[in-house]
Amino acid sequence: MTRARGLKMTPQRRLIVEYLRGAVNHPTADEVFSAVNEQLPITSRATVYNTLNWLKAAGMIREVFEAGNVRFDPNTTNHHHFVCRACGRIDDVDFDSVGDVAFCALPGRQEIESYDVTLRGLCAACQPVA
Amino acid sequence: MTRARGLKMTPQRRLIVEYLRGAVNHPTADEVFSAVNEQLPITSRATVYNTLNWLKAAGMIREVFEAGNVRFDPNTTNHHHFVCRACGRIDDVDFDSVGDVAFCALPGRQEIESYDVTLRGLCAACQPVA
DNA sequence: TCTAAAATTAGATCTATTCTAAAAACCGTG
DNA sequence: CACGGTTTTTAGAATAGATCTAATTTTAGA
Repeated sequence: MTRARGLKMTPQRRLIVEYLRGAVNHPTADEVFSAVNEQLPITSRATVYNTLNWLKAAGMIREVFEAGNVRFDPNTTNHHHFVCRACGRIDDVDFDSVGDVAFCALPGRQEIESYDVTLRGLCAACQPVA
Repeated sequence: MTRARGLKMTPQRRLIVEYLRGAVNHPTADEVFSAVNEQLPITSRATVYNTLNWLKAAGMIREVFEAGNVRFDPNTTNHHHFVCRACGRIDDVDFDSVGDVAFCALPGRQEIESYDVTLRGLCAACQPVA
């Protein structure tokens, strides 16, 4: 989490970045806002959105969308996701848990730079009791 | 596109379904609204959203999110996506173009029902001229 | 044709996000 | 360590996307 050129470090940004580093789930913008405001009650939504967009543009967080909500993924390592069909929770799936994806040459789109896999199903908590 | 139990067929729904069947891209709700209104100027946004949600719940369309927009995917066959990093366009990628994804047993999440792969890079139109 | 149930409509409402302009903070430099 | 230009923050307004509401209209079966 280094300081980028021309950008200034502020307590607000520091708190947002620290919260994201510690987050194990995938928080929404509003969850980030609430968490940061507990420590620094001044922080406005605009600052949270600005910072999230800045981090996203810098590639330090990912934006994910599941169950109708935009969420942010602070895990910058290459990884995949598991989404529970019932409760909507999103778990990270280690990159190595999924074998390499082999894809044929796609006409006209030579430059495949990255990929990610979304696995869908029922999480442990949502398994039918049977 | 069969009629479901307890649901009535209307001109609005028919037009929306027909538009989606013919759509090669991944339209937003607003694009569906505009297209349908050209033919039936009465159609309200509420009807469009209702119908899209109904189709989504019935598994007849998929919801996708890329480049900050919620879009709908009328392709009900199992397939993947290619997203252009520069212009944001989303192309369907045939299921067979991507090899089977092998994943290890994921502790506590036995029920993996489906998966999809998102490939990212530059589309043909956005290739650097170099 | 009649009728109950369901759908449509316009507009209000709600939620998420961005914009704005003024005040405040950051930090390199003198 | 104060100065000053630039950047950031802030509160609230504005915008956009989606849902809700209550009244009217339509559907489809008898």
